[in-house]
Amino acid sequence: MARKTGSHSEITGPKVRAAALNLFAHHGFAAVSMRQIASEVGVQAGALYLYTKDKQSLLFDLMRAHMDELLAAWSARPQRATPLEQLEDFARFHIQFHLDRPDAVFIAYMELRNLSEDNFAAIEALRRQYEQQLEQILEAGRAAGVMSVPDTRLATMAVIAMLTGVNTWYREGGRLSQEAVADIYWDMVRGAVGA
Amino acid sequence: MARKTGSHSEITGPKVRAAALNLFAHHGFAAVSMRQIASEVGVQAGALYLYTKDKQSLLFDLMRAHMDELLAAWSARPQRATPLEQLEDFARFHIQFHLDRPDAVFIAYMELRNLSEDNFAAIEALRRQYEQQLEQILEAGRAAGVMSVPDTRLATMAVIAMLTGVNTWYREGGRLSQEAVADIYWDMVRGAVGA
DNA sequence: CTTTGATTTGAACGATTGTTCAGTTAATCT
DNA sequence: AGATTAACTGAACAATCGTTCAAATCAAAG
Repeated sequence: MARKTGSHSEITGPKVRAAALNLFAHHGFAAVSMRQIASEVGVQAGALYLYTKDKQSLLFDLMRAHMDELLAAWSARPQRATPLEQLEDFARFHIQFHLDRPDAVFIAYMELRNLSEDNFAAIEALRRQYEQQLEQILEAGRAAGVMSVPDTRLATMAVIAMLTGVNTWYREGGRLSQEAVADIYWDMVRGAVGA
Repeated sequence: MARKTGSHSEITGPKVRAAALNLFAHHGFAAVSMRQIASEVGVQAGALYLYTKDKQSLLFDLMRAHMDELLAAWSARPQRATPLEQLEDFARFHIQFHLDRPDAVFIAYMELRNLSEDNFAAIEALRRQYEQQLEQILEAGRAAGVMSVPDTRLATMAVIAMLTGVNTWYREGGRLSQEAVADIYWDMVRGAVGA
């Protein structure tokens, strides 16, 4: 090797992903050109192909990294005892995690149709995996009789949609802190599942 | 006039909008070319410009028509007496209206960033108008003491997100009918607002 | 049948797209 | 200092983009 590892490539690589994440989130995958990404990084378009196979892989890698991180972060949490405690944890975790990375969340929800068939299936599987974390909690709560959930699958989708919706309107420095929002949403989630 | 009104232009015009709606919903505005739309209509790309000023107007007109129709349909409903009845109406109306036009809903939510600044402001104003219909119901319910809503604005966003979320998973001919889904969601909405 | 005007074609415009690659630059090694 | 090679440039590729417009086509009116 003629160059130390940890040189430019380990700086430019993350910069490429960061620029792509930002641009994809704000203008959409199809509306962003490789030259725009390169310009944001401070490099010519050709150089991007040292860090990604093609534009599609760039999108897919961003999405998979986000979903992996989501699942890992949830799994790393200490699991509390009762279904109700677990549900509260899930609600607060989901809001905080998603508010902390609005760009990645936006892409993961909006750019699914720009994935190739295989890539779509892979992301969809990860999403399903996350949804099942919540579904298991609701199922346990139903079995224990502490939640009134006539249809576990529907309740899962309803709760996730409600929580993810925070990203569409929350703005840093707004009227409410993340904690205040989480408090109120947790109340609504609890009510929605009849607990 | 050398040709009867109500001829080709009144057939091709709607076909253009229908094709654009379908293609934009499935592949995204930026990913769809005017030539693809024309091909779907059975016409050359140049002919589209007899029916739309440009691609941007095509998108904007679809969105505005959808939002206008949404507001008109809600206003046309007979208004029931109590806030709780009104909330139930809203929930069932929202689900049915949105499930009936999944393509238009998808576009109205996903393609906002592809609108020009002015067009975005116009659509956003219509959306805000719709949200306020729900917000007024919740505010009335809170004032009457029949709902437990610590923050009306948050509850509005939460309920709408939850209800619109149905579109992401509901499939015609699936496990549940629209009515069954509406029943369950109405229960969850009622619980979420503490009623 | 001829005229009229709505409707559409088909080609062309310049700009931009994702991607490739031979060649240049510069940092690190012996 | 000279050799090595990672990192990047800059130009080029064919394809496609939104849009325009003169010319062709068409159906109805006179």
